[in-house]
Amino acid sequence: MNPLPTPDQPPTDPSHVPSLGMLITMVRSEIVRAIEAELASQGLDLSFTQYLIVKKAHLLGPASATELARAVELDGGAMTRQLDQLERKGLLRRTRHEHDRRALRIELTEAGHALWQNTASVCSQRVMDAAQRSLDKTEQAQLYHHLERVLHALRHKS
Amino acid sequence: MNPLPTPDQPPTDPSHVPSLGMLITMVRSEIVRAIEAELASQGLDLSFTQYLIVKKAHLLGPASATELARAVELDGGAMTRQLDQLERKGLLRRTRHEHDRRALRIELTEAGHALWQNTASVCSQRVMDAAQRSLDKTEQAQLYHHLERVLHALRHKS
DNA sequence: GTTACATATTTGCCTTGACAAATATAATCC
DNA sequence: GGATTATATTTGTCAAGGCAAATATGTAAC
Repeated sequence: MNPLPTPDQPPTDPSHVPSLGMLITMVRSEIVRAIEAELASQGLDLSFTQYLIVKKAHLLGPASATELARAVELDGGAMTRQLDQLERKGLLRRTRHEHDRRALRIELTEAGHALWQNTASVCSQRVMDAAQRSLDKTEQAQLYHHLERVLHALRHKS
Repeated sequence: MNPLPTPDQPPTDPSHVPSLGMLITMVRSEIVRAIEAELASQGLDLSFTQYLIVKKAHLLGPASATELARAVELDGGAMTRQLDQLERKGLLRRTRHEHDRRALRIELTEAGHALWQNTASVCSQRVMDAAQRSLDKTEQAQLYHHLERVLHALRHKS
């Protein structure tokens, strides 16, 4: 009767249109891949997790391992091992907290600060700018605020 | 000179306001956590990855391991092992492809289809509805399309 | 002050996923 | 047809992260 292709199907075939969840997964994994590639292209041997830790250590200043772990959403045990590596690379220092000897005081070394400011921050900026280059400022703000609201809804399921 | 607190600081303290990348990471991990919790609350012993595979197997119908792996963005080796588990749980069947004996024909069993339709799809729907409950239809569409554009920009850095 | 409890870090164990090598089968070139 | 190349799956190896136990230190109750 109708020679047109698939006339009674809705225009979106659910088997190939990603769900919102899948879309978010894909965006995140592209961001991770792109930042790691950008870092590597600058000669930096830094995983995405390590990049996050350096970033937060720079932003927070001296902090405990637990604070850093919360800031980058990483398990405490995993943090210990990442700190081992970053310390071996000479990017940060572990000293005991002055008043609470259970805790550490973690701070970037000069090399760590330099790496962040001269190279790593530029890499991430480049990637995130590229990611958002097709959105104008208003749309970027919308995207951000919508994601904030989604996050809030998920965390307060009431 | 100026007694007001931090008058020359911008209103947002970057050390606590998540970046777009971190926001996306947090949203994704909350979605994963929530869906796994929802599945568990229904008595289903299914990881998020396994949930994705069942979903895609339902959507695609009989498919090869490679097609499924692409659909859920999973490595081929990891797919083999997940298929082992799902087969052991009785949710899917592996048979050889009729014309290409390298490839598999993977399809859900009756139990697999039933699990998806009666339980798992409802779980994910509930979570994704909750996630987006504070966005109206227009905003949901905006969020989706903005993410699509971000993904496209990342994949075509040109 | 001692006991009980809470917190910070480290370590061990386990699962997962990426990557590469191995194997089997197809497709192509000559 | 036989050699070469490409593709599908499986398996081995490794690094990463989650969780729980161990250890050290701090805090509160009594």
